[in-house]
Amino acid sequence: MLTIGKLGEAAGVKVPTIRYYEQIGLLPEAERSAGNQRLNGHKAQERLALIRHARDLGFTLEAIRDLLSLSDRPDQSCAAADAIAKAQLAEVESRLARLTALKAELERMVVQCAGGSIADCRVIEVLSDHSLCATDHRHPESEVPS
Amino acid sequence: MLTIGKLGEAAGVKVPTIRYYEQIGLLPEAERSAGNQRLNGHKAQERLALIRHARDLGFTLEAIRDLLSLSDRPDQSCAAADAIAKAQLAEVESRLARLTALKAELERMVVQCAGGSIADCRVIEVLSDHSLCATDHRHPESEVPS
DNA sequence: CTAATGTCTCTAGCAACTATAGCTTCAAGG
DNA sequence: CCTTGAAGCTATAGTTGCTAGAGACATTAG
Repeated sequence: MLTIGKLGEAAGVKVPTIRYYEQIGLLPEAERSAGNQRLNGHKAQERLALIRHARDLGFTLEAIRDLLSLSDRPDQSCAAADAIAKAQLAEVESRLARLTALKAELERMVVQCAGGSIADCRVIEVLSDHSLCATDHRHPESEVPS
Repeated sequence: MLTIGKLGEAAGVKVPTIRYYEQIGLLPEAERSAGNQRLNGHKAQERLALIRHARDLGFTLEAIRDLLSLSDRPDQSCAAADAIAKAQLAEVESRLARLTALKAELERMVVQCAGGSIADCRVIEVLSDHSLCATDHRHPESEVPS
């Protein structure tokens, strides 16, 4: 049985984050010691590891909630989990494409900056006028972190 | 003089967002009509276009605030604007690198999923055990949108 | 036994909006 | 002139995924 601190250390997750996960129902309510401190067993540890890993891969907590409820029913079909992962992959691919375009545009902007005064600064100028852009980088889909 | 709706349409920004920008001081307080409705001129329109464009390129509102205050003093050096753009470029590059690793891992996960039952689902298995991963995709730096 | 660290709950804050409620104003049609 | 519907107003609360702080209690090392 691990205290919340040890658990966090083991999984690489901060203590308040664990409490937060418990609060929103991603982790089950932990047992308590005589002094009301959380005590976590193996299962919670594995569950937290999965959460952490999926977060690292950019899954939302909602997607993780689904994945966890799937992993709780090992007899069912894998298709749903597969679909969630594929959706995440598509998400990542589209962000990747978008970021690649942004990078190109930012590079153009930075390279063209001759270092004069603001009045003829390419950075400000390009930002002010999208038609100076080479690529169309306008927010095509929803913005999600990471 | 444009109403807030026309302004938003012109810039591709939703009406509440414009009000939000005004509220946090990114846009100046608009003049008002007799009936208390906002009326915006050219200057606000250009300013909003710059904000929108910079947001599309992933700049934070804080960075945009700096860029705007620079563009308000056209006689000053361009160096600060250049620095902001370069920082943004570095940010984008690092996110790009991370996303590339994530993509590889997700692809591996999805490809290996044979479509059986959850019990032998690669997706769940890999998520449960980071050591099954090929790359080290653990959250290296802060997560920022877009 | 004491001091330091760890844990507890609760509340509030971050970015960058978005949504809702309940009201007023405006523009067009009859 | 009047009505109707869209668009505007303010203010507040919600979103995601945490993080930070206050103030009190628990545990552990010396």
